[in-house]
Amino acid sequence: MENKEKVVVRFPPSPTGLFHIGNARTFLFNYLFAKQNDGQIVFRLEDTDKERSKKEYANDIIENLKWLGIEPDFATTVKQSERSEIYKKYLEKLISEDKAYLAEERKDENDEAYSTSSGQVIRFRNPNKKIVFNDLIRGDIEFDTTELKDFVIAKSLEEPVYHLAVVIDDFEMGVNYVIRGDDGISNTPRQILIQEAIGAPRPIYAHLPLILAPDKTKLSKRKHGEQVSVSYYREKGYLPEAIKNFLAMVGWNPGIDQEIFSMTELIKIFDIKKVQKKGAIFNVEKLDWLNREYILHLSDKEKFENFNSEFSKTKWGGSEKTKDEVFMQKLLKLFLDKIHRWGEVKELVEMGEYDYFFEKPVLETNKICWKGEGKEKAKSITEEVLSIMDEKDYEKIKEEIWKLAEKEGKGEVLWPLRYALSGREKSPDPFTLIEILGIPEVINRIKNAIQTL
RNA sequence: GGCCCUAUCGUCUAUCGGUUAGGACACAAGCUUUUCAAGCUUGGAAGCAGGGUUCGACUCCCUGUAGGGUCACCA
Repeated sequence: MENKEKVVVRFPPSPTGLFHIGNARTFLFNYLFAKQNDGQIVFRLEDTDKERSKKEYANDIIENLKWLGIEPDFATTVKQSERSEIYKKYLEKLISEDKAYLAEERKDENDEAYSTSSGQVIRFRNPNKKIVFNDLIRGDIEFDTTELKDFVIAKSLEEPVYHLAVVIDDFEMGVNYVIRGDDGISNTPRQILIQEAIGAPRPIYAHLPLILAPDKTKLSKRKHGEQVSVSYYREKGYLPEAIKNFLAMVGWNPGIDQEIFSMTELIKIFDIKKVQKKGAIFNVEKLDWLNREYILHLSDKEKFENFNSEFSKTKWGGSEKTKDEVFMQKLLKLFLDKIHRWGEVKELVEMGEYDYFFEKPVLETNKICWKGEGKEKAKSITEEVLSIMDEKDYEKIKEEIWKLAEKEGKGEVLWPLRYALSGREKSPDPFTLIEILGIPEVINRIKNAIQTL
């Protein structure tokens, strides 16, 4: 084989909003592609829009990139706002070669939106030709650039517009693979025109299908709210590994039945040519399922740490009982049966789902009875259950209660017991409750139920 | 509307001309120590339409239809 050129990809977010989940996927694909080719990933902040670019957004992007554990080569970080000298050089050259020219404002005077702008702009002298470029994912794409007219490439020598800056930067940074969202397809011909004008080689393009909302339109902050940003998923308690795994599988799949992949596996198996052509709907249910799988695969220590940190944020967070590690371990087990993401710990606790572990439940007489009736029966059975509690051994108690349940009917025994302990129509099973509450407290609560009856 | 892209279960997808069209999520039913959750088992669920090409099309071509993207002195 001839010596292959080193792969250089780029991640050029514009810091005009929180790190977008679709952007994260675009970057993930760039990352996988670069890693598997031992390439470089340059990072560039496209902040030429002074009005909308904010430092906090740049920080959000960088922070979440780190959180996700997929990082570009931050050492190469470039900010377009600091490169106006470079763009100016190109602009002057283009003008001197008559490939661009100064023009008076806007041509469509009737467009009021622009009537307030002042001064001159720099327009590109469009050679008006057909451009055909090859896309790794879609094959050849053809455009007639005539309709582009003499488009604006800069507001002034100091203020280049996106297309110009991108082409110059990609060229100067040696980018040879441009992997971006397919909303960039229609930008490609004008960028190619600029490349040709400044004598830059054409990179290889790959346009990724967009991630769509359930309404089948492009995920956007305006339309779909905060769930378009990475930080939202971070706050909801999703694991970065699960998010990456999920994102990798929307719009791409390796053609085998496996669903769960480590980053190492993904880097090995990812194939940009197998990327789907059509947009894919962001399927939160699948993300939830995947995230649960990842939570369950955490080590016991990690689970416990995560759980404790989540639980400390709840209303029972500071309470005395949370200092009891054995108790917390048991509680964790309960939550692990239920949750798909760590954020649910707080959500469930705040909804009062587990209040009965921290305070005595308030009982309603008729609810103690199985199917809501049979007070006398419920009372006698519950008294019998109470006597079983004299046994000191948990296993023995369980066995005896079960014997009673077989004799009297499961619902007749188990329901009142469970309700007496939790005061809820829905809760974990009574044996689990006994184990977590502890026998002395269980005796208290059963007595309380008998009194209520 | 112009230009561009796309089209297999509800969703993500496998199939690179010959398959009972496969898997996963979701859903439904049943089971498991009452309820909830989880788990297990089983099940329902798809080739946009019409023309070609071919012995044979989900697969290739054309047209239509539908959906999406893009049309800035924003990136």
